[in-house]
Amino acid sequence: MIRTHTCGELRAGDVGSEVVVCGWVDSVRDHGGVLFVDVRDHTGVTQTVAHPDEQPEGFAAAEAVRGEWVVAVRGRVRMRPEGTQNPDLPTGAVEVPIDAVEVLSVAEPLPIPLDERTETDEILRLRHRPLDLRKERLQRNLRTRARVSAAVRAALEAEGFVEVETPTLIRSTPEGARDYLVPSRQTPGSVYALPQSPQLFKQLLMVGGIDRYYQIARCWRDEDLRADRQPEFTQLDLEASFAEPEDVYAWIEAAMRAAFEAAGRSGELPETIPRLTWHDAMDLYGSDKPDLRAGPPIVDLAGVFAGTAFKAFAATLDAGGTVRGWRFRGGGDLTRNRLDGLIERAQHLGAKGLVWMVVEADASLRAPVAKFLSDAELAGIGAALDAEPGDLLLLAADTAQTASAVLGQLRLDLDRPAGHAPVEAGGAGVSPLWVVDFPLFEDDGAGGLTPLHHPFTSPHRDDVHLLDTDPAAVRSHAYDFVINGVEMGSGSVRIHDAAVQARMFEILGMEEAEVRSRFGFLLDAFRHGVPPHAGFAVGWDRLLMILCDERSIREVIAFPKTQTGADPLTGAPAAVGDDVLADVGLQMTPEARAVAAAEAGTEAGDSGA
RNA sequence: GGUCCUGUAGAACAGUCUGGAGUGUUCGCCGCCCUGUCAAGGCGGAGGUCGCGGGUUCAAAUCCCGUCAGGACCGCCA
Repeated sequence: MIRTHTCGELRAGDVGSEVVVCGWVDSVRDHGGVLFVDVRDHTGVTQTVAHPDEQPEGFAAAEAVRGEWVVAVRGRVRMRPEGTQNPDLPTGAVEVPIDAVEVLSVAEPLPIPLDERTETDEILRLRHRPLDLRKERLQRNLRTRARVSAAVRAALEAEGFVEVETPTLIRSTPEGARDYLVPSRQTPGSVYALPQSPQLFKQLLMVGGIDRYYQIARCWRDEDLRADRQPEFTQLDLEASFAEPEDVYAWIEAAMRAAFEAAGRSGELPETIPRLTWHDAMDLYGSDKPDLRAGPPIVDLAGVFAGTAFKAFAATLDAGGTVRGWRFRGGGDLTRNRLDGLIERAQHLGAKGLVWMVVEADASLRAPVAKFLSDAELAGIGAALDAEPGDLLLLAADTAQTASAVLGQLRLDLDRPAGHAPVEAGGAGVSPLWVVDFPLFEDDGAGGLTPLHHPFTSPHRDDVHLLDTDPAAVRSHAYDFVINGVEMGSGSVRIHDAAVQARMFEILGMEEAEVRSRFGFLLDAFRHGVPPHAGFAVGWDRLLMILCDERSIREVIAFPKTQTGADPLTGAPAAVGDDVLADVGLQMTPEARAVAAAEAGTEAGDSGA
């Protein structure tokens, strides 16, 4: 053992002990006659000190060390002199006189600062990720992540869930997102795909009698990235036989509580997690992942404007549309410029227009359109939106869907709390909910239907009869868990009835040959005794992002990628030689070759590196 | 595929709107001084292809066009 103690553990009780502490030189404070070297590791900082007359050898050696050198310091722990103890440091009562210091490794000046006050450009942080990882923020996040994973594993094991690994070189099933492809050397011309999720395999595990499966699984989707989307990401995936939605809700809620507790945020989830139907979520918040923290729900005002003389509203209502409104508490002091900006924003979002009203001190409504509205209508608006003086009211007349979508987005623009910090830390806390009863299908934009979730999602038991008459109206047994407007995970009851599954494929317009080719192995397995089963998958990076109060999942991933899917640390993705390609039966097109050459030229000439 | 923001010394920025010598601030780095600091302090110093290319101009970090990189968002993400 090179060290006897970590840098964060020495206390007054250790005085007199001969110790060796190891770590990085956090700071050197040279007073000429007395020299302090703070040694840091992931547990904290210990002050070591040398006087030229008391520790002549240690002083001489310590004078040479610089920031971020890796050192081992040996000495006998002593109390700091009266009046020089540092109550802000856990180790601040003691210090280690430098009897000897061994330089384990020197360090050049760092390309990025490690102090927590400077917000370094993210490309530099990623390029120098090993250094960035030394900082407390990522140390804290990654350790939280490990604790949360362990706690959730324990919680699921306690419920009888069994961790099973599934393959990551799989058959491409061209549904949903684009697959990442891995060419095969042994079968040139054929490719594996990296799984977008373990979906099919976990269903096969149910056929295999595993009964309750879970896995913290890596998934890959070749789509454009966002703050909460990486090309490779992690899911807590689970599936259970003989289970209903209520069972899944209970397991996931238990896992979430375990996760919050492990992150030091127990008690922040409400006793009862609210549930909203998908339909209500779309009406009330214009979103299937509402952030319940951002102001009140949207209110339908069709009743207020029945028979209105205001032509713009009347025309919309006559055409089968509606008028909806949202109240922004205290928004009445927005400048005219801001208000005009809101109208522009609404139009950009697809609204024909936007009506704003400011609630005056006497509760009257000040608005450009007020003169077109009756007193009863104005009073009705104020009552329906629970308006108070100083509020801003926003009204949109459109189809129900568009009106809610536009007001829902403005609601987020204007009133969504930033971040996910606990209430006691001054944040807006967390507000989870279940969104249930998603539609089974959505319009594919070409006159057909496409699964909203995936083609193995069970129709709602009350809507099966609609499959033949009105499939677009069929609800599913699919459900999402949402926290703070972030889709935290989704799941469903799966189809285990061969006839229903066949009908699904039929409605989706999939030929039998195509079905057999893509999913034959699953359907075959289902022919030999498949239990009813249901499952769920939690976006693990997103959950950790919220638990760690981060704005991007990159802050809870050790080695994340940029928005273009690149890793600035290793330079991935990178070209490979023609011989390597030939090995797997591939050849670069002239176009690809030109791009690769341009890239190489850019790297050499552009000082961006 | 699209919209928007950003790019100036090792780092964080100001300077760009309204063109006039690479001007400046903080941190870091190097040297000297300093015996109780803990974001130590004082003095001095080094360090720049203003992302890259082109254009306008007597003159471009600054204006225009293109491009690259990073970020936010829309599309996309069963």
